[in-house]
Amino acid sequence: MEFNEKQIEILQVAELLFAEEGFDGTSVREIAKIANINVAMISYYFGSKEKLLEALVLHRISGMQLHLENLSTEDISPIEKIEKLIEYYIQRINSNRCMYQILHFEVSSTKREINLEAFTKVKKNNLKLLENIITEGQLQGLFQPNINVALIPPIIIGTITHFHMNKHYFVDLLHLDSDEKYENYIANELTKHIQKTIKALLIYED
Amino acid sequence: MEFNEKQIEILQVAELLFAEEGFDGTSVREIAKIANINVAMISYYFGSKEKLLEALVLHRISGMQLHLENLSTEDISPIEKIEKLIEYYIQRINSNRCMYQILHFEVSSTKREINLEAFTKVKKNNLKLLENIITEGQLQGLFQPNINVALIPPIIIGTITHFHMNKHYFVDLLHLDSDEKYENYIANELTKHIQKTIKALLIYED
Amino acid sequence: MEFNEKQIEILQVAELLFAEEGFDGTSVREIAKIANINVAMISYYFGSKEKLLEALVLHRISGMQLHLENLSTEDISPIEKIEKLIEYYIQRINSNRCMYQILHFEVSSTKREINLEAFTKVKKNNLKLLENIITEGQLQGLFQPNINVALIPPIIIGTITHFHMNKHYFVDLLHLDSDEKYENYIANELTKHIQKTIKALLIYED
Amino acid sequence: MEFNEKQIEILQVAELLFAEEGFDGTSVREIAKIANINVAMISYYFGSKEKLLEALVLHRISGMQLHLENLSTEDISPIEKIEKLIEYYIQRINSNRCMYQILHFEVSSTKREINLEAFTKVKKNNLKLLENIITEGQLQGLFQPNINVALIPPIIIGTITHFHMNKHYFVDLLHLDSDEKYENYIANELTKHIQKTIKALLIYED
DNA sequence: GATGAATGAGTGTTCATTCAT
DNA sequence: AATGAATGAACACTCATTCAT
Repeated sequence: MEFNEKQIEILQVAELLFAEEGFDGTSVREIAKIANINVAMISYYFGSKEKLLEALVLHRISGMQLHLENLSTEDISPIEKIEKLIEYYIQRINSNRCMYQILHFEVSSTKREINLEAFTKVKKNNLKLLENIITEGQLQGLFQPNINVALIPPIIIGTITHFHMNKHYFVDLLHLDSDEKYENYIANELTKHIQKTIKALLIYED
Repeated sequence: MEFNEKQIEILQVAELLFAEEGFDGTSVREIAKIANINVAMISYYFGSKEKLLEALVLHRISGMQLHLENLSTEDISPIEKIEKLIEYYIQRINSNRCMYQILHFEVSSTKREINLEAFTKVKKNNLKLLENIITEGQLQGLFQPNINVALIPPIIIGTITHFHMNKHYFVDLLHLDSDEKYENYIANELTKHIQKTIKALLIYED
Repeated sequence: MEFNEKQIEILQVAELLFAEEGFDGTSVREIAKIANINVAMISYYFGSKEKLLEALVLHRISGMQLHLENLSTEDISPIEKIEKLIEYYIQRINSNRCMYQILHFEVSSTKREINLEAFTKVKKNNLKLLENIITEGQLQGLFQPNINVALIPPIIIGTITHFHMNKHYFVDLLHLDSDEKYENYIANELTKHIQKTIKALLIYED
Repeated sequence: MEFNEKQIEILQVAELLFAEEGFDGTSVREIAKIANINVAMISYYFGSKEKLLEALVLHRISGMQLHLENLSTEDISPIEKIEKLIEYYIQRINSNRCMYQILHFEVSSTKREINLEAFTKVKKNNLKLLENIITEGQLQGLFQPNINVALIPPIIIGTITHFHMNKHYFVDLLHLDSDEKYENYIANELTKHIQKTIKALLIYED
């Protein structure tokens, strides 16, 4: 699926608006106005508002696969690999914040039925990657044996997502009174916190 | 704020629908139809659709405070207290699933400005509770000293929320092919997983 | 099915416009404007434009049944009965001109599927009436025996309808340069012409 | 007016669609799709959708003139001439069914003003033909003197047209449960019925 | 106190047509 | 000569809300 310049412009505007105001809370006229195109353009290019959402999801999900195939073969310890993986994870969520917001709400909604096969595939691939590293660590006796690997991504993604969703609260609580401070907090404290949490979980003897 | 029978009926229907289809995705006619009342009633009782949402949030948040004042004084170890706290946390999130769904979206949306002071207060109270227990554990030398307490609720809430939002994915991945299995998984595996994670974080020496 | 004053007003306007400009050629805004009501009224009262058409057809067809039950028992000759029947027929078509125009188009259109059972029933009833009179005439030896009764209404209705549809042409051809003359021509010459034609057909020995 | 291959293709598709779904019920995109041409072609070739209709009407009407000049001079009785004329008439209507459908509705509509001079001329020519035959019959003492000739074509055309427009009804009533039976019924029973009717009218003494 | 009737504003979509190429 | 891209206007319809009763 290839999009021309204008289509990509529409997709970008739509992504932002869908994330900020929800799918139902965004009108095609709003999108058209901001993207500086004719309203009819949206139906013309994507068929319908709903299909625009589908196209958007498909378009963006494809870029969300972690490209860490070489991580497995790198000559670093499994712990360092986990740290690196989490860092990548957080960066990816961070830079796909809008899409995550959209996926969370429009997708958990009972109203629309979006094909999330691609997203599921991405998630399963990423899970496999994580499994490999943990298995490696377990074989080296670094990690505990009884780890529920499937429940580790929820910790990472859930924590980050929850932080973003309650930005106002955390900005207030942690005095992150500028966008820079907020971003830095995520890149440093929050990332370290999650890394530490996952490491603890892997190493900690029950 | 006291509501009569019909108002509570409306609030219940609205909560379910707002959670399932979003605020903008739900029409007052839909609410009225399911609640078996006249459309005009919503404006009449609550002023507007938006004010209905506010009333709903206010109404429900008051009940979301963890009532664990006596936990602090109970004669059990801080570790057991943490375990209990997490269990309560998860139960509360679980039984307020719809409200969480609504809050998450409305809180992060730029469209509506809902007064979330009450929600913030609840969160801060709950955080204080957690802090007390952790401090107790640290004084007893059970927990590590350098714990970022503010980032612990995000792990708990974020993980649970992420699990719910991606129900389809986890049902598939973990073969939770009945509502009972799904609920049981949350009450057992997921709860234990989160408890173990937090405990590891608190105890694990960096 | 009972309609209030405004609904009837809408139906009247819709009938005229649907007849003059076709269903697809008429916009609900046009109807609303002429009926002096809000556009939303049409959806509110009838559900949709299409359902307005259905309501209109149902509403009007019920009044199109020939009420000539007593004709059969009247003490006049079958020939006079036929003449009377045709007169009634023509009057009915005449005063339901718009509905006939609409029905003809919608019936032959492949686009909409309107329930025309009621219309079929009316037509079959009227046919039965005609059959009775003709049988009576045949028993009295006045009419020929081999009459294809089913093909008599097409002559009556078809001729009238064709005349109306080509009004411009006949106005020019027959110099009917006023509405009065046109109506009079139908009530007199055309009616007599059709009566004479049908009588000829019934009496004429092949 | 000469049309190239593609234009004729467009005209053919347009004729079918205009007949089936009406002018307003047919979109240029639909025509373009079926005719396998670009949407812009219609405006390009014909100027506009409306002008396409005009072109279509003009194009087809020219072929609807009855070519029976030699009928007048043939050495057969006026009665046989009438029979032949009616047969030709019916055949022409039959093979121009779509155009008749279009003319009936789009032309009686107050929306569009199509130049029907050509059609009027054709009708007047055909009427003249009929007049000549009837005059011949009257001179031979075969036909009654007081015949309203102008009202004879309406009987023929009206009856056929009415039959076509109510195809569903007659198929049901006369058990014409295949296209073949339907066509045969028109070519035989209906044609004979109309011939008999007109003959009766001409011969029958009032 | 409660509601059926009604409405103006706004929704997503389709329309015939235009225009640069 | 022919067309893909693009558009403003119009489409039917739904929305939350108001108001007379």
